[in-house]
Amino acid sequence: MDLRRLRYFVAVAEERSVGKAAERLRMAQPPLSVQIRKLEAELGAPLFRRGTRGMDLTEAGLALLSRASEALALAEEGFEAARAIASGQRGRLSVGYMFVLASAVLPRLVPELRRSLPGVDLDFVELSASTRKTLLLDRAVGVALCMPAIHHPEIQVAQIGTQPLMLAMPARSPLARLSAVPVGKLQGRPLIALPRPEEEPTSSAVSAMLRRHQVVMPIVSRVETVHSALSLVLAGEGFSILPACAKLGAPPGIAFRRFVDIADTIEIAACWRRDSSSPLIRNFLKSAEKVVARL
Amino acid sequence: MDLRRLRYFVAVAEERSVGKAAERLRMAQPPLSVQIRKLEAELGAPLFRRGTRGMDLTEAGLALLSRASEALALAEEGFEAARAIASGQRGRLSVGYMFVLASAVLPRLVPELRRSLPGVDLDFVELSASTRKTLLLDRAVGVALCMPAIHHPEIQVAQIGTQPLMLAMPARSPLARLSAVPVGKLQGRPLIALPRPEEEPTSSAVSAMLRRHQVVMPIVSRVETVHSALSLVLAGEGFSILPACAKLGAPPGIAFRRFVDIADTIEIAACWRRDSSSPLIRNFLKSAEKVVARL
DNA sequence: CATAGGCATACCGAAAACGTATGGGTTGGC
DNA sequence: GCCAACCCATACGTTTTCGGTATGCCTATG
Repeated sequence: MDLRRLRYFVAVAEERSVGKAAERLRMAQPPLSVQIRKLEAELGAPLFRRGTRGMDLTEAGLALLSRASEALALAEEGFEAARAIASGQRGRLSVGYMFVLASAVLPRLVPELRRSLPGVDLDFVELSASTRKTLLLDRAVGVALCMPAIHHPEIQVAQIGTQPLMLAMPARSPLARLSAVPVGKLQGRPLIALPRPEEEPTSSAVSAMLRRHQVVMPIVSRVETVHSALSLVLAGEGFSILPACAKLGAPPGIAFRRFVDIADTIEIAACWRRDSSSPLIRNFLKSAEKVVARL
Repeated sequence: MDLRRLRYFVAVAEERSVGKAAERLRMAQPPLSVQIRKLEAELGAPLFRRGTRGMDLTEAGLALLSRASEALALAEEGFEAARAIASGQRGRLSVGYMFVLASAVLPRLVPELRRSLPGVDLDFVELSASTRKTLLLDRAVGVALCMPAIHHPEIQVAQIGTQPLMLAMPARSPLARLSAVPVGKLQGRPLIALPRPEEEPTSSAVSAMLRRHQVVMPIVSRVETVHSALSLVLAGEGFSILPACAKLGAPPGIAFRRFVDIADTIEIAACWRRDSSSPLIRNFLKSAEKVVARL
């Protein structure tokens, strides 16, 4: 009842000769002969007719051969599948991403993932500020691209890139004539902000930066998505402070400018459940880092 | 790459516990634990997550499990098939029979074979005097029921019964009033004979018997089959000397009588190629003997 | 009759597997 | 908070099995 015996049997049956099969199996002829006879003894059935010129399958041998080769192929397939899954070349992965990153990252990330992980069944889901943590903890998504990271004891974080903060304003605004804006110039100007820090930590980096420079900007609107913020900016409602990558999804008529002497960045992070850490996620990280590095 | 390892793996996966699986496999727990780890090492893939309350399959393990259980089932099926074929419980057998035996033997033999060899794919072919030897040698039939045996160096014969010779005549014939007919009474009467001895040895037993009793019967017809012979007898063309079993297929109006003081019999034999002797044929013989004994 | 080719048998050394004894980590109850 | 129970992992000695070498037997061939 040994997989090796079956392999030997199939070899002998295919070569119709113990000697030839032994050569193919890189072993000596006598032990192979012994194994075949042991198999026959275990089964209580002669599998070969020994002729003077090699071996010939009996009916019983023929019946065994078809099943045995199928079984061997199936076992081999199982081994391969397990190896592929264990090395993260195969499986299923649901990738969550936050809206800010959609325009900048997805168009490059999706083809890159499909290329480097062809055996993986990928799907992509947009995360909202209110559900992202839940979806991750409930395993509805396997890994989430966030900006910045989610903090939670069961969630593991890997930073895969950073983005400088930039000022978004209407192109016709006088400040847009500067190539870099001094932070002080923002004093008192209306700010279109993203959700409160508790739910959407992106804006906490912004308020920290403003606080550090002792600049106060009255918040005229709080919106859920970058897209809404940009629309309000375009409408002349105020200014917004966003990661540089938001520029890629911005409509024409919006100007993005960096700040003078300010190196504040916000991190792009991959987050996943600590207990569902897997080689597949490791492979995902490699691809994501590669894509984000070229932003 | 051992079938045993796969069996162990499936047991552990199903029991979700090394200890339980070891119990099921009638072995100690530590060696089983070792085998599982060896399998994982060979694959380079962790198959289980070790929790504090037993083992839990990983994705890779799940992928292997489905294939492994299929492969095991297939291998087991192959073993069973080989065993069944080797013990003659399974296979294909073409049974040839001579026309004389059709009415008497087939109605009992066919159900008996289907009952005792349910796994065997049987078919039945009628043999003619001219083709029976060829069909057997060409393996078109695996075994042939003949009366009497075929003689040929490559053909093996087993006698499975005997039949007394009987006189067939119209029921209105004066001889039919006797319960047993003295051979001498046949002197000079017309005989309806079966084919010449070279091709149809049945009639050689008849002529030998007549010769031995110095009785001469002019042959008025030579016909191919018992059925034709009986039709001519019914038509009043003459007498025929046939094995007792022919009575079972005879139309009404024909009387069969035994002979006085004559124990001449003709053998019913099974014939098959010496080199295709198999347990299946051995099983066939058992059934055939059983049926013929009750004629 | 001698030789060659192919499978089977015998024996020995090496490797693998099994069992017993034991360790370590976690859970659950007193 | 400690101790017992449970379960898997490790260590080691014994036994089984496997593979290699040497050799025998049979048959076909020249």
